[in-house]
Amino acid sequence: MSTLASFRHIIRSVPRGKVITYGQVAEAAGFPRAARLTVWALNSGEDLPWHRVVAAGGRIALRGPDGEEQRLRLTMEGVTFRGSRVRMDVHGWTPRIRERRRGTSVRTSAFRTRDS
DNA sequence: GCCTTGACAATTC
DNA sequence: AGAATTGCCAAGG
Repeated sequence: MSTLASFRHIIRSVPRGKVITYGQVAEAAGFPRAARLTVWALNSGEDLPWHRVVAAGGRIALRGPDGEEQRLRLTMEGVTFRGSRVRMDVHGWTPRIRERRRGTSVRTSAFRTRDS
């Protein structure tokens, strides 16, 4: 499955009335800390519930008319806000994290990229 | 290959 | 509360 398809799959998994953050989408797609890839995915195709993707803390990242439309769409789905932010404790959606294959001969530790 | 571009995120001041 | 900084990673020029 392509990277793009993975992202799209995660985004499509968010049900009406729920929202997910850019960072969570990336993590679920197998790219923790690469929230910007979610933006890339959102702009790389149609047929996505784009309005259900919000920034950390339930903030709406889109500015201007687009942001207003997003809020309107969410409101129509029953999403509630606390000030300008979505109430994540109520509407936050947690997708099933994409699992990494554990090959018989390879250990994840062999692929460590950073941290420590 | 190197540089720039994003609807970002976490940290720090 | 807001700005600056750094990390992030696929794509396109």
